[in-house]
Amino acid sequence: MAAAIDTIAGLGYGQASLSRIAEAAGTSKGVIIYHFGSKDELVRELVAELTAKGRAYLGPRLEAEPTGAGMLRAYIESNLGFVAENRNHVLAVVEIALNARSTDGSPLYDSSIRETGAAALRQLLTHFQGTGDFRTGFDPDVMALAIRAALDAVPARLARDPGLDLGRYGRELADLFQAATRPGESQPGAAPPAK
Amino acid sequence: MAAAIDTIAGLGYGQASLSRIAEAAGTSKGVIIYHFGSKDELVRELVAELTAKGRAYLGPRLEAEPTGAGMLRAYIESNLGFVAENRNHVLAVVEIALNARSTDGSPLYDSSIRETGAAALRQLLTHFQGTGDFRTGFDPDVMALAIRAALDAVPARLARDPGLDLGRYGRELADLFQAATRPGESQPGAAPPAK
Amino acid sequence: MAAAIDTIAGLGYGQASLSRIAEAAGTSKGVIIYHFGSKDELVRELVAELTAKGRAYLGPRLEAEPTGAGMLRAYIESNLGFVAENRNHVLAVVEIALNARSTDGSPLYDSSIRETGAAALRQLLTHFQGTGDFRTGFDPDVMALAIRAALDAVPARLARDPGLDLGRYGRELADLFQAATRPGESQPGAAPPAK
Amino acid sequence: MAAAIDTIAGLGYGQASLSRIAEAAGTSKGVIIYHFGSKDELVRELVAELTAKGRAYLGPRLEAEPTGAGMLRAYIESNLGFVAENRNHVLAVVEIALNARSTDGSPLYDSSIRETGAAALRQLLTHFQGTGDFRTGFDPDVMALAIRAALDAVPARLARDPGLDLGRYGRELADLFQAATRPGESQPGAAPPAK
DNA sequence: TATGAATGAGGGTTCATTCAT
DNA sequence: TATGAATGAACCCTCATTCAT
Repeated sequence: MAAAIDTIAGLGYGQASLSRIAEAAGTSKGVIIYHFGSKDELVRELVAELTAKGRAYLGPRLEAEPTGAGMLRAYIESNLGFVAENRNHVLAVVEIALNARSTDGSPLYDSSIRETGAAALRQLLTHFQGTGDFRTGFDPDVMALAIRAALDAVPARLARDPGLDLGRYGRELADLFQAATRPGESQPGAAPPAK
Repeated sequence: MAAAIDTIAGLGYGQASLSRIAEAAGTSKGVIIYHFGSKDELVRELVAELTAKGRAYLGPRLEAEPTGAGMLRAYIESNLGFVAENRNHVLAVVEIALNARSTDGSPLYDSSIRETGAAALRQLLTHFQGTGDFRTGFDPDVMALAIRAALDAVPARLARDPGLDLGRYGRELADLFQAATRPGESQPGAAPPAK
Repeated sequence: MAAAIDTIAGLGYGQASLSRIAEAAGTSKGVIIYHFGSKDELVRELVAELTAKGRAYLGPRLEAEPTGAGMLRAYIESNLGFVAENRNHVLAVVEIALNARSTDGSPLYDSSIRETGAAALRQLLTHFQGTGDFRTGFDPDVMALAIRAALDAVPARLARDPGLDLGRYGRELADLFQAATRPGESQPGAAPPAK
Repeated sequence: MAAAIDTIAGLGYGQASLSRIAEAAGTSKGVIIYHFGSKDELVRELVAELTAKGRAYLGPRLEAEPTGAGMLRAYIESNLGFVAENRNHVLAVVEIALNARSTDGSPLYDSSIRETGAAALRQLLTHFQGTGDFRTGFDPDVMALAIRAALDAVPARLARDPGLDLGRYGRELADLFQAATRPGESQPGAAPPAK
């Protein structure tokens, strides 16, 4: 339901009650429950739809890149391109990932969503460390988390500042992490610059 | 109230009702309202206390660093050191910053907290770009956001994986961003490496 | 909701909580909020319904009276007739008018209800002063207030003494104010009786 | 406590909680309970003090009047004079009389206060009907209630319109009821004017 | 004598869900 | 298939009162 996406994105997960979503959709709560069975199920479908779209969007763009640097740039810029094309949906899912909890307080989606995203990226990083495209001095786990964190922070930033130039932003981020992964230097941790 | 910190950190802001906090504190809702006036006020004090502690912790550690690389490393490692010493409190405030909303859906703390943190960092980055300690090719705004995002993602990660070695993590992150800011190279965006 | 009328009339506005009203109606607070949106809205509808009924009741009875004395008698007796037919509802609205306050303590209905009632009566009195049906020595404002006060006191009196004969009461009041408005005498204020 | 009077008069009985009264008095709830035992007791003393003052004020002024017309005028003008001198206190007691209820919903003061006031007036009216100062056609009970209603409506009116000229108002009311009680006319109810 | 802390009942309202239609 | 009515738990907050100090 598009109304649910806009409501969650606009008001936050906590404020997105069924009545508000129903109001935005122009129907009543009953209809939503009837179609989805429960609010949780609505949310689940909403998340599933976005992750499917995301995979379909990212997959081809990454497979086409033979080099580490190219893959990294493609990963970052594709992520932001996807955000640009699905602003509210992404924002809604980020809201959900951060806030949705089961009755006992344990997160509902956070670990699963974030982990699968980070795991795939970690594998790619490790792979290109092996080919020599990336320096081997960094922990792919930490690097993957830093990249994902930078990308995941964008929707919120975008909500605060709708005029943000995502294209430029993506290029900047790609430059940043390219510099951080570029090989052929003394490892900063092993031998900090003389200074 | 320590009970409020633990409850918000453990169950999330949305699930941290006054009754649950009171239960954790071994008292009743009335007592909390009596002492703080309202739930919002309790939350406000909780946030204010942490930001005050944070400033007191970070300030001296940063002022002692004359070089850009030193400052950056100190910033990252001090942040994580602070997180290590105040796990639940930090986690609670992150929960609050992400989830607390006013009745009309607008964020309550997010922009203010995050902005002041990012703004200070941005200034430092700009300063050391001027001294030549950092390369000038990066946008300090983007770099600051990437650093803060990597740091802000840590409490959640820590909640999922309590055994995380924050010391090593901090060194890795510092290496990462040191490499990303190190001067004396062709700007990657302007002239991408010859592949 | 008839239960609300009876509860407010019986227990007073201050004691008429949603739970008590719900109990009297045989349902729960939720149902009332569901139907009316808020307690204030319930009260507002309750007041609006009575004022509409009152206007419909009084209007025709007053327009039919060509003389001042006739109008005055009709006004008083119709008011009491209306009270007789809508005891609890009138009592409830009187309770509301006297007691309902907004959060800052300012009356919610008192001025509006009472003023519109008194204003219409004042106009009628002034009109018949012009025709010579009433003596011109009295201030229509004071007279209107005295008449309304006598009428508004009836519901409370009726609650204390349910057997009150409203027909006789109305005739007595009409006599009283007819004597007070009758023309053709020395104005008592201008020339007090020789004592 | 003067603070209680001002608070009840200003905010209404329903909004006059102990905390608000204590705040107005510059102390804490505990002090009030300590001195008065309970809120009800505070209210009771407040009412008792005013009725005592009222009796002391009215008594001498009435006893001095040998004629019916004089007594009536003195009664009305003295009442309003008392109101003028004790605005807030009278307003507070009116608030209390209308709103204070015991837990089962029955009025706490209304009947007692109002009845004793009306009863004394009724006796006076009856007395001067016997002496021929007043016409015998009116029911002293109804007349007493009408007079008291007109007087009791004044504090509320005064709260709405603080600039009200109570002196003129009293003279108008006295004229009104003097005309309504003046002897030597055909009884209006028995033989309505030909017209 | 005075007071801040604590209490527990009750206030109005929101919510996801169930049910009869 | 669709929907408005109804439900009951939980929400935050206010209140008069009790208690230890």
